[in-house]
Amino acid sequence: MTDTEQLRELGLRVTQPRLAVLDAVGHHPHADADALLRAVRTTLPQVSVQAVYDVLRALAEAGLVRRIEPAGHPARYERRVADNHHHVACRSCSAIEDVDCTVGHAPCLVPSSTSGFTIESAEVTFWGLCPRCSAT
Amino acid sequence: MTDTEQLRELGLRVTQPRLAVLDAVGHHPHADADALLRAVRTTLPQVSVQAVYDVLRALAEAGLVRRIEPAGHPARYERRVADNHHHVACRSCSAIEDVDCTVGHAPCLVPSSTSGFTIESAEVTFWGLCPRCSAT
DNA sequence: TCGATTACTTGAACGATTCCAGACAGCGTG
DNA sequence: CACGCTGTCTGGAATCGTTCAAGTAATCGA
Repeated sequence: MTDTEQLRELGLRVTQPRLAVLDAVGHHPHADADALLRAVRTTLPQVSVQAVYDVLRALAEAGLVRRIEPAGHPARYERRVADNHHHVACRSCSAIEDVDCTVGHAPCLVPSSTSGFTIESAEVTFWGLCPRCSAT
Repeated sequence: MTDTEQLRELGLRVTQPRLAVLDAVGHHPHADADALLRAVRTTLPQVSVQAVYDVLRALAEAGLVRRIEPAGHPARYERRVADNHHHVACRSCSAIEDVDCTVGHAPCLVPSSTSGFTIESAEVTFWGLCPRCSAT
């Protein structure tokens, strides 16, 4: 399904900035808003900062992209895959990579005692050092 | 061990603001900096905003308190317990509660493929609705 | 107690993100 | 294909939580 079709299907209007942002998120997984802005501007030089934020929010609410907010860093975005993957973040250079859930189908995502909460989702972030940073 | 002894043991100077913040974090688990500031000011009315931030950072670096940063919310603090517990956060009122790790001793905290990263720690946040919010 | 070091105070700055008003565009209808 | 409505984009300014800077005050070791 094309990006255009995906947008239409979710009742979102198809605009150049949206297509460009979708494309940029696809080609730069885990990029932040600023990096995406720069990527988008290589093809659409005139897009505004706010356009990118608006689009990212709209896409995130629609479920087309997933927003990750590593503690202490600006938000990152990735194209959502329906699977249950998590992230490793580098404490030094703040690079982010995907990680599959260890034990098959998300057993770690069902807490034992929920204190009465209705759990909707779980978010797992591993912190450490990326190969390059741990070498130094 | 008293708060004073804990601070001394870690080579930190014992000051009124530090003792007051430690006490406040202990009595208000998962409180943010602003709430802690207000709590501290009930006993030390003159402490500055920055003092609280400085103290919290010092305590966090020393390992006396743990800083949690739920996506989209100001940072919260809790007195560290050496155990491996995680958190449930309410999407509606952003209340936070502790959750014990489901499967005994942190099996969910060892990712299968680490992409070459050296993992130091893992952070798990469950998102959902607290009892009160899910009632409405 | 004295001195050096570290912490605190006041005040201002910062970055990421959002809000606001107005101009503009895509989309469904006729 | 033209029309108008609704939603989007632009540019600027404002916001929040947090941090930086310089000076003063407190704490710890000798």
